[in-house]
Amino acid sequence: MDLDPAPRKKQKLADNVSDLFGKNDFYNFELKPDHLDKPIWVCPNGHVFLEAHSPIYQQITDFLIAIAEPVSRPEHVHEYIITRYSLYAAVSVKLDTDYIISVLQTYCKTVNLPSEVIEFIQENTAQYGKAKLVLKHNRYYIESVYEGVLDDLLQIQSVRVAKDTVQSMIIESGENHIEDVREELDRLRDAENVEVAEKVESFEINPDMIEIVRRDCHDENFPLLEEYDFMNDTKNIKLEIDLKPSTHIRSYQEKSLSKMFSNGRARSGVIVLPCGSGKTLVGITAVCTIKHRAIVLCTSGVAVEQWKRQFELWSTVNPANIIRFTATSKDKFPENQATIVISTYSMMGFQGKRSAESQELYDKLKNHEWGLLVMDEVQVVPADMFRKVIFEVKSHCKLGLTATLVREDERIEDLNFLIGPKLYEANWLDMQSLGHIAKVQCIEVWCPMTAEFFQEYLSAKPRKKILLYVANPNKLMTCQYLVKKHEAAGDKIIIFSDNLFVLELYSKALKLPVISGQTSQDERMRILYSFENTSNNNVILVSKVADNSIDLPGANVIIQISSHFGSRRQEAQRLGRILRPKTNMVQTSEFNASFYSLVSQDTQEMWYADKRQQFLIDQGYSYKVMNIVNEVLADQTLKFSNKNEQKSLLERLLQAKDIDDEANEDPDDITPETMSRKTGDLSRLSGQSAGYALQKKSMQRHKMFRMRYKKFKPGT
DNA sequence: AAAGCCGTAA
DNA sequence: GACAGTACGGCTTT
Repeated sequence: MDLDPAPRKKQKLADNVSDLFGKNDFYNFELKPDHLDKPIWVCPNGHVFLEAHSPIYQQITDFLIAIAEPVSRPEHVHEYIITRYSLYAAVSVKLDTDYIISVLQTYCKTVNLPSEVIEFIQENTAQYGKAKLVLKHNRYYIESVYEGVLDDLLQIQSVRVAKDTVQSMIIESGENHIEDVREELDRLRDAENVEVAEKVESFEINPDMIEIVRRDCHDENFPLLEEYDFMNDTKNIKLEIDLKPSTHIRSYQEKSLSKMFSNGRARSGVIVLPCGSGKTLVGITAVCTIKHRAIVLCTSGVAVEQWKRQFELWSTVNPANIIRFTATSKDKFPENQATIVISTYSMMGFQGKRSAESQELYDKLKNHEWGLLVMDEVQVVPADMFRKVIFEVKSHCKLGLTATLVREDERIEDLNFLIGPKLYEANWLDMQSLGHIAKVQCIEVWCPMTAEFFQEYLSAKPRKKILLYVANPNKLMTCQYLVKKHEAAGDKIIIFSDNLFVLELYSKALKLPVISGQTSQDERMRILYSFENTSNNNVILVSKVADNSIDLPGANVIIQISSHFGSRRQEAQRLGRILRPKTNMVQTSEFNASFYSLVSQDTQEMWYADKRQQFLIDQGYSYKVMNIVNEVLADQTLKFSNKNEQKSLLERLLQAKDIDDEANEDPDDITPETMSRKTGDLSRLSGQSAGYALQKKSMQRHKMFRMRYKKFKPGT
């Protein structure tokens, strides 16, 4: 079904509204006489600035969160932007066009709201909610009570195709015919019942095209509203579940859920809460509210176990009704009872041949109609394979949860039509001052390269450059210096290095336990236990395994040695490891946790560090640059302070370089022998001969070789 | 428990 | 500005 996607419409107002003195100079606005009491600025490009010290800060924040997206929220002035998506979200919580405009008008500093903004709001709130996407008897329908809306929608090519292909599907499938007829009668009766109140028109659409239909409707300014009238859903079996009386919901958790459940129905969307602030409980409360079958999707098996435990901890659900569905645990479905299924994105999106047991469970899941789909770490959903699963599972309502709603590609925006609008986003600094998360100071430590390393760095190939700035001896020494200082203060320290070579180097030099991908599960548990529970193990070295879902409540210091390029998500997630409120946390201005990033000065790492920090800066964090190079260099007791040690380290790195070059063979040298050495046993490739696979592999590499030829071809 | 394969991050 | 490249985890099979 290859359809040309409709040209994507602009999601935001143009930035070049004014050309005078740069595009963001709005000098010519007339201020209200009492503008000092008005907390917001509204700019023609849709950006809104809020003074955080205003007495009505809290109310205005609640309003802005509902109608706009936070761009950056440091201490004093918060920036928001009004987008089409944010306006859809606003209308879906029953804020109408006039109300939005009048609130902005009342609280802005200028006499008039920019006309561009007024028009933008009018244009993008007009059609919202006029068409709905509804799930009935495991089939999807588009319906509307407004005349002519369905005809307008059918102007969209993909909608037309989705409608036409579903009809032919019903005719073709001979099986379940009786079932079809019965359901069709049900459907007609339903439609009649509703028709008494309001005329509903609807048509069924091809379930395989939901994604593309939702996207195109969004882009054509007809976003499809998804609402679940869960209290009146009598067709689906109810789930016996409530929160335990002892379970306490925090105010921000309640607030985020109120966005999902206003007017007695559930709507799909995304809730953003910082690491360690109880996202799981928000998901569980949503399940307890809807009280119908639910699926929870996580990124790892460990997370699946955690969700199961949390359900047992906070809710009254019968543990037998919690079904884990992963490679290692496949629980049995109880007869005729609603269940909570907890699984992974990989399991649901798995393309290969499934084991018999897995296939059986999977088919069951696909045949059920689900009340709620909860997506943990929802920022992964736009990935090619993961996004498929959310429409393969038929659910009335979808809730995405995350702390870090960022990706380095453009696809985070897709969540708007894949799931729904962002319903709530907590402010990290507010949560910090309320004591819900620890108060962390972020520090960037600049480590100059040693002369010898810098010399090599300048002429090294890109890959080797990385190794050189990561293994910079001054960085090693700085790390030891900081460890020493914090260990003396009784702190618990996590050292992160993405680079395994350097991880090993530190581990050997400093005699520290290390957890990386290769570490067995037993060994991990042993190290983590001793870190958490004894005082003779206060420092651990970890690779990127510890970015997610390794729980270390005791840790309060992070030292980051190397990281994955400019990943903002990784930086935030690492900070999240020490965000859990400390037991001895006192309400003072003092920091109770520290996050150090060691950066080799004058290398590419400086640029990556800047990029990585952007997400946390937008949340209001500020990085201090710390210069301790003199103290570090003066300390002769540190490993690698001695020139000979540094020299032999450099030699080891350069040797590694030679090995790399050797492995980098010329294209002409590729023979079946060298290929199979690289790719392992090729005979296992299903349905393909080794010869074909070989050719494909070298074709994949072809582009690279061509570039090298170009580069070295003389005289052209 | 290890190996093979695949998908994800960016 | 895409790309290469490395690390990792999940699912299945042996």
